[in-house]
Amino acid sequence: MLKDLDPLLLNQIRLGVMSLLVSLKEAEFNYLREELKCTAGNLSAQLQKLKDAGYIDIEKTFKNNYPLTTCRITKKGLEAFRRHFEHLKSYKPFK
Amino acid sequence: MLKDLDPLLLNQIRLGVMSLLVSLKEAEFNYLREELKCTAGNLSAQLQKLKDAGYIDIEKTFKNNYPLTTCRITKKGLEAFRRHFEHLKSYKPFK
DNA sequence: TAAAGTAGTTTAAAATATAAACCAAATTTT
DNA sequence: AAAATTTGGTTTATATTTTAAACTACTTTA
Repeated sequence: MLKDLDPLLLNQIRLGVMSLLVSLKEAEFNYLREELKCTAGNLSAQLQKLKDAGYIDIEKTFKNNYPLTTCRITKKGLEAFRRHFEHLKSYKPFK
Repeated sequence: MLKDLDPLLLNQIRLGVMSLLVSLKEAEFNYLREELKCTAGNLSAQLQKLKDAGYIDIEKTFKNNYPLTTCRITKKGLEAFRRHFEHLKSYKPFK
């Protein structure tokens, strides 16, 4: 029960990224950075972890000559996110 | 919004302790340890953090000659827990 | 009374998170 | 057209957190 929570989703920034990507399907690096009010370095590190876990895809392109990093949630990531919340829902205050 | 999540409740063991104490109002150390399937050392450390934050009270007595540690949630802890979940609920999958 | 068990705490190492320093290229200022 | 500044990130070094293992203190059993 309690140990079924996804360790990757017990971090504020990673949880925030996943949450936003669930609704948005796609988000740019600086949008996430601003929305989550975190440093670029921290965001960069956490995105890498989500990518390593196969929870998100990261696409690197250019926009107006500047590098642009775009993130999307994967099927695996979506499932992990839903599972995580199913477990959270089993807590008393939700019943 | 996202940054309103309580850092203390983003740890699995602390979240588990709080969750159990919300329903039980009182729990012994070894009950928590077994329920949460964690080592005693880890539990001891996390309980201390919850106590330092004023989220739980820890009472130390003796039972059958052995030390007995009993935990209860505080008003402050209950409020923090509820607040944390209110914020979680605002995530899309809950809507 | 020696060995094993109970109930935890302390510690030290491993994992994680974070800010600060850095990089490459683009743009703006002087 | 240099020099300085900005953009969009990544890398790294430090600080924090987590965790298992070692330890304390006492009790029970053999």
